[in-house]
Amino acid sequence: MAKDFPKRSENYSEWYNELVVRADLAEQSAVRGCMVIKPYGYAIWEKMQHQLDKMFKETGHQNAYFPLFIPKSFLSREAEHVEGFAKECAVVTHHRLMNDPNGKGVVVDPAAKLEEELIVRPTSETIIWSTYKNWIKSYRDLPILCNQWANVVRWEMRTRMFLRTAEFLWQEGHTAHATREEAEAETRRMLDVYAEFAEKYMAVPVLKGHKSPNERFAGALDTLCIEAMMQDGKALQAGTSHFLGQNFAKAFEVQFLNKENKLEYVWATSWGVSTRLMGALIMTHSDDNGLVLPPHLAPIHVAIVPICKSDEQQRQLDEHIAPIVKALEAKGLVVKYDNRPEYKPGWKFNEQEMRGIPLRIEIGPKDIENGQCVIASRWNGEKVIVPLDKLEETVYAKLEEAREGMYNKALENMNNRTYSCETIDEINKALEEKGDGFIKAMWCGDEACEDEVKEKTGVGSRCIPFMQERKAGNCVCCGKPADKYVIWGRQY
RNA sequence: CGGGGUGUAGCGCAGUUGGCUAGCGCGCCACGUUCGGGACGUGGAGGCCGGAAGUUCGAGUCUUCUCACCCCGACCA
Repeated sequence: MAKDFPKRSENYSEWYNELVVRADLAEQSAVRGCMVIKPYGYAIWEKMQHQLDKMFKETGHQNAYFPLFIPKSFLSREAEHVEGFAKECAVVTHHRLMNDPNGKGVVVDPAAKLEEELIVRPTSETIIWSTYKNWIKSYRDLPILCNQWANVVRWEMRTRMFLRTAEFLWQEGHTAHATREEAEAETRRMLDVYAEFAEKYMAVPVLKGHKSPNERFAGALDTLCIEAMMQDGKALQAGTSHFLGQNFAKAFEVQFLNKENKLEYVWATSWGVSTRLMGALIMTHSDDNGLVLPPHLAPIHVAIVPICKSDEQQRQLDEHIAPIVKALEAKGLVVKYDNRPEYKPGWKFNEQEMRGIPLRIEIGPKDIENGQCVIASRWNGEKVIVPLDKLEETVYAKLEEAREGMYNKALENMNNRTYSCETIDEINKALEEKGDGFIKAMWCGDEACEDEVKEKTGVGSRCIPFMQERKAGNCVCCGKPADKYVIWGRQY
């Protein structure tokens, strides 16, 4: 058992915060709402980036980079967009500091006021579409399939590490198309990429669907999302893909000549996932002993701990284990041989478990004699004795077992915490008796009903799944005929 | 942004109605004994008590302001 480590059942928030710090993923910085992502946490993010980047390129996208700063006037070009974003932005007003005339440090030089303020990007649609205007003249210039890896700033009121920070890292894809159909297909294609990434690499099951109009991205005609369920039953929006229609093309006057020599506005999409995925990863799999990582995203796959009683034994073990490490590394695995003498094996076990290393191999003098070792799996705590000549294949089998087992466990939690409800009373009853979860209920599509459900139950509409299990019924709120089966829930 | 809470060593905390040299546990450093689930002994280093102003002979302790973090909401990736 991890010492002084909070249990999920006692205080889920405290457990989460403590885990982020103790697993060495991140810590609070000196800047309000901003975190420092530590090397181990960043290594996990890099693995995510690497895989996603590969998938983006496989679907024909290229990386580019656009400015951090956006002229203030750009934000107001698209009416809904400014409504959704303008209130939570950091603004640059000056470009120079000067020595304080009173002798204390530096102050903003009032003479260096910018003619037009610059906004630190909360998202890049506006700066990118102002650029695309120059890139697009003809249907031959389309489609443009760009992605950028970047940081963005949103001045959030309440921050939580990885889940909501004032500055966060993400990728944002911005594509331009000649037809509505092509843009809609792109929107869906990228959502599918996100879903595949979540399920295959993060071992996180997700629901795919539409956001309700109320929950849409500011300026989008349709927002697709993947929603994941955390262990406490709350929903986490893991990725979004927006069909932007011609809104931004019109706002930035981006037109092209089609084959018939007619001027048309360009169709747009944007899609993104952020470091919030780290939060999803943590809250989906981890336990009261710390982080649990799926093998595909673990910076270290296998930790090897030698068990010995003397320096002489240590030397012998080092000799025996060196070729084992080499053999596993030759298979592409990252192996950490932890022979630090200053820590006892039990201490190392706990540290490795806190950091979520998928497999641990224990080898002592007796094991060498018997030609065997112990393999312990992080995700389920299972320990098995394995002959050394079967080690490589067993390691592979155990890693695959972990990926599949973690996914199934998460899926089971999601299923167990999904409740079908017909009325608002039933929603409240389900939440009270079984705790947070996904509420499945029919909705008539009226925004007033959506608001009323939120007000009376605390759960909001999270997702209108593509897979509609029910085609018709009565609205959970007003009782009128309804044709949308909606997932409701509390969200992070 | 509304309500509540917390800031004292790297971490977790104690510090009485204001009083003299600010303590404890863990961790850290040195040496020795240990090592199959967070070992132990001895010695040692480490502090503008979140920041600023004020009250006072005297402030970790009282007052005001400010900053940051945590929790519950509202908002969002």
